[in-house]
Amino acid sequence: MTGVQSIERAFAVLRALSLGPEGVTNLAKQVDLPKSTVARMLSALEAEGAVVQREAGGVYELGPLLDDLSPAGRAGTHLMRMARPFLNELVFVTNERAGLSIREGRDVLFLDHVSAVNEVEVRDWTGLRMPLHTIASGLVLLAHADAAELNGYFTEPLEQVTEHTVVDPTAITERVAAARGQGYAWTNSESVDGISSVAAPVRGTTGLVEAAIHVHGPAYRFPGEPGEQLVGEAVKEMAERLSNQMLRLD
Amino acid sequence: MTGVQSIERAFAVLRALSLGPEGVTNLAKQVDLPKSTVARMLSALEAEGAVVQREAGGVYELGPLLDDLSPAGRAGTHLMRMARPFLNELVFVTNERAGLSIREGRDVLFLDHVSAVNEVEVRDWTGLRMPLHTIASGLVLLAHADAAELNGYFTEPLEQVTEHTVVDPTAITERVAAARGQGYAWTNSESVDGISSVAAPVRGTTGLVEAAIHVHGPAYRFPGEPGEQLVGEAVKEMAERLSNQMLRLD
DNA sequence: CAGGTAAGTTCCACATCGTGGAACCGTTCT
DNA sequence: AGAACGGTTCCACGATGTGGAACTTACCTG
Repeated sequence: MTGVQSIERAFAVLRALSLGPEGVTNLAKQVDLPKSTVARMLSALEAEGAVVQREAGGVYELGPLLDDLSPAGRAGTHLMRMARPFLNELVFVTNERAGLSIREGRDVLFLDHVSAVNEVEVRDWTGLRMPLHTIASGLVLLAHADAAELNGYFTEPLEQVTEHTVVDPTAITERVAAARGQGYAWTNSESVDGISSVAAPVRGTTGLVEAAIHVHGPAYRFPGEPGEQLVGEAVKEMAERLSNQMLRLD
Repeated sequence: MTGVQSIERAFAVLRALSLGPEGVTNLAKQVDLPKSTVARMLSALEAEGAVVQREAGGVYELGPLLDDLSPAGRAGTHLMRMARPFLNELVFVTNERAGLSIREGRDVLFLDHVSAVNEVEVRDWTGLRMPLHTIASGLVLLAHADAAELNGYFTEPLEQVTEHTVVDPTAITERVAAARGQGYAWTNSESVDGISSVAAPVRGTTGLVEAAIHVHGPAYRFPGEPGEQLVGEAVKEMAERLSNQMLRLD
């Protein structure tokens, strides 16, 4: 099927604007279209809220609709604010690092990351993407996909990120089922060598799972003495408390 | 000027998908268009990266391009990760809260917010928007807009958020000029009663100002004994160190 | 296992919608 | 005052998008 010319042109304009605010004439040069065509694209995009004109007769920039549509942008304005106190509490309780993530296609996208203050040089996971099957957060997000989706996930090659990464569909299906059952999942060195992680699902305002919170730390000391079950249950409980607050807000 | 039908329809589909993943038939019902029309929109949006199909023949969801285009999404994947250690350090040095923000049209959008651990009930600014003229971050972002843009900002009514909000264009222009000169700006109770804030501009990989970092705290104790200049210079220096790292990455 | 149902995909005759050159308007500069 | 530049608007024209219908695939039921 061929494309849709106006959609291609509109997104060319949006991509040009992602480099910084620009006027009609400069945008026309960048996307190699007549000024009247670019003006019409901008007018239509402005009506949608995808661009805004900084002042009448002036430059255009990307608009708020894109934050509303962007999974990372949307989570950033609401879910992150709700989640932050729970992540802080998990850091306090476990003395490890905690984070929030969402699913993006075949990846986990880490939106927020909390460490103890003074860990200034920590490697922050904010903005990282990892394949779903390689990290606890991904397993709990897959646990709440339907069977066709899970099967669909296996139709493309699964990346072997470390030597410990599980890439056998049958084994992953079992782990996903276990995650569904107990409400949390663990991984160890499957995405980052030497790091273990536990995650639990967060329901959004619609009641559907739309994020995960996790705690991770060096495998040599985490989870340590409390054991996987006690720590897993603590993360699960925190995720449920966060989910309840999300549901109460609508 | 009339709109562009295909752009209107494409964004109708994107808005429908922002409620959750959906198939062609359901989307057709939601946007009240024939299945073939919706299929063509989806195919074009998929080619752009604005949507992805979870598996062949299955449901569609919003795609990674939207995070790439979204100002909040883009900052969330790169700038936030770079900024976090600097915010942590500012919290440590000032014993107040620190944050990162970007400009969105006439507003400041707060993307990240760091407090000391254990302040579990803190009111987090992540996701908040405030008009540019009411908060230090906004003044430093306006300080790096050109004169036409600043004049354009004044063509629309300026919101009186608190009784202390400065809404006189001449006075704002002076403050913006001062911010440009000294490299930081202060506000006190202009956006939130009883809160003072100091901000400095952050340059992105292109060398242009694209964000601000700030520290804020209760006005009765912040900035306290070090004084506005010493604290302002500290924030400015942190912003410059962050800017240097951003520039080095490209 | 055959038949029915539903969802996604593809085709193509048709006409509606998007195109882009040109003119216009306002602002800035010399 | 005139030139230059950028944004806006108009409209004759034809290229592109439309949507009904048919097709394909997968799943469910008796």
